[in-house]
Amino acid sequence: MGRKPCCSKEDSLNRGAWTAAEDELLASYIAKNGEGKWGSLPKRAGLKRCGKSCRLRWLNYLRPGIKRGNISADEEDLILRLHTLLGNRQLKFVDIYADAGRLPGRTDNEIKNYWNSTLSKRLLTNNNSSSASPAATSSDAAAAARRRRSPEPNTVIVSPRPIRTKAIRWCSSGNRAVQQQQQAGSSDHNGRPLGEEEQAAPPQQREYDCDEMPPAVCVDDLGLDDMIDLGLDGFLISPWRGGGYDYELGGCGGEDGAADLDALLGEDDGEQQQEEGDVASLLGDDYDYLELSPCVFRRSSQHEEDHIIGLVAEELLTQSDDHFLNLIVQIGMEQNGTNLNKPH
DNA sequence: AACAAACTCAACCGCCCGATA
DNA sequence: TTATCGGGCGGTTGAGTTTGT
Repeated sequence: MGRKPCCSKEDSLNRGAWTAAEDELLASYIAKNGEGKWGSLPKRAGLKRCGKSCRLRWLNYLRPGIKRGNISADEEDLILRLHTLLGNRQLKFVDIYADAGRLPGRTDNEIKNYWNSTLSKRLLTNNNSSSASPAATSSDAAAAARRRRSPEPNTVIVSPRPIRTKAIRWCSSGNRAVQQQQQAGSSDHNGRPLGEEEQAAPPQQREYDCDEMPPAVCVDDLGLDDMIDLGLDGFLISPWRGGGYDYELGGCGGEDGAADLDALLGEDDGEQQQEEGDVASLLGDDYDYLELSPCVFRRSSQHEEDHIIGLVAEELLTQSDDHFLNLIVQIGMEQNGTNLNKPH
């Protein structure tokens, strides 16, 4: 038994850089027959290449719509936001954002290379010293310019790994949610406090270190019964203070924890059952986004999870808070038939 | 101009996961 | 339930290029 040896081990196969003739062969074959069946594709296309190599060449270089050239400041900003929000799983979301026109034509490999070669080093530098690197590039300058526009220009606002966040409770009582947000010191993309009490004293704003657990309402304050009582079947919205001004969101709760997922997707496979317990046990011991979301969606397929998080992240990254919160309300109303009071 | 160091990025590799028989 | 297979992810390599001295 054991694994079938990778075709890359075969000596008869070409290695290294692709020639124009090979590119032409591959592109014309896929144009006629479509993608897929990579294992047998080289033989059918007349290529002396490993199937994996063909796939990589197509996806990262030959595929229509590939965008080449320097990463723009906006693209870099989005990469940083995604990585902070999603960790290394960001690469999976590149396609989502490419489809959505946020990172048009950028491949996962390109993003990965850019992250490994440029951004990760810069973040390390930033974390070791708040001053700009002497070898700063134009992108560095752009990032620095963006930081200067932030409310706290001397603070490192981007972390190489996700920052623990404080979860707040958004329930059918809008005022309650706003109060808790303010207690938690939340703000929107521009550093504004959320909610209708904007005229009130703004919450204290601060940045959190990677290993610091911010004080706030934690998800383990909530039991499942609470979650069921929440109009939106227990969505938790956490103000996010790393990686710029993002938010994070997870969903759980209901009598059947997976019901939220089914409702969101408009599907119900009737198989998913969530055991009784408090929210903390559902979400795990920590409340990092990376731990939160897999727990919340652990019973769904990766595709479903990607779909949901993609939808949410889309709003987080591009829309106003009003728009985002309205989206959540809309989801709840449309899918669950709940009648929520908007927080503002 | 020459060399070395640093950087970029296409490509490779090993492992993992889901589907299927 | 288990083995097999296809496909994909994340880490790494190394050739080519750029930058610094």
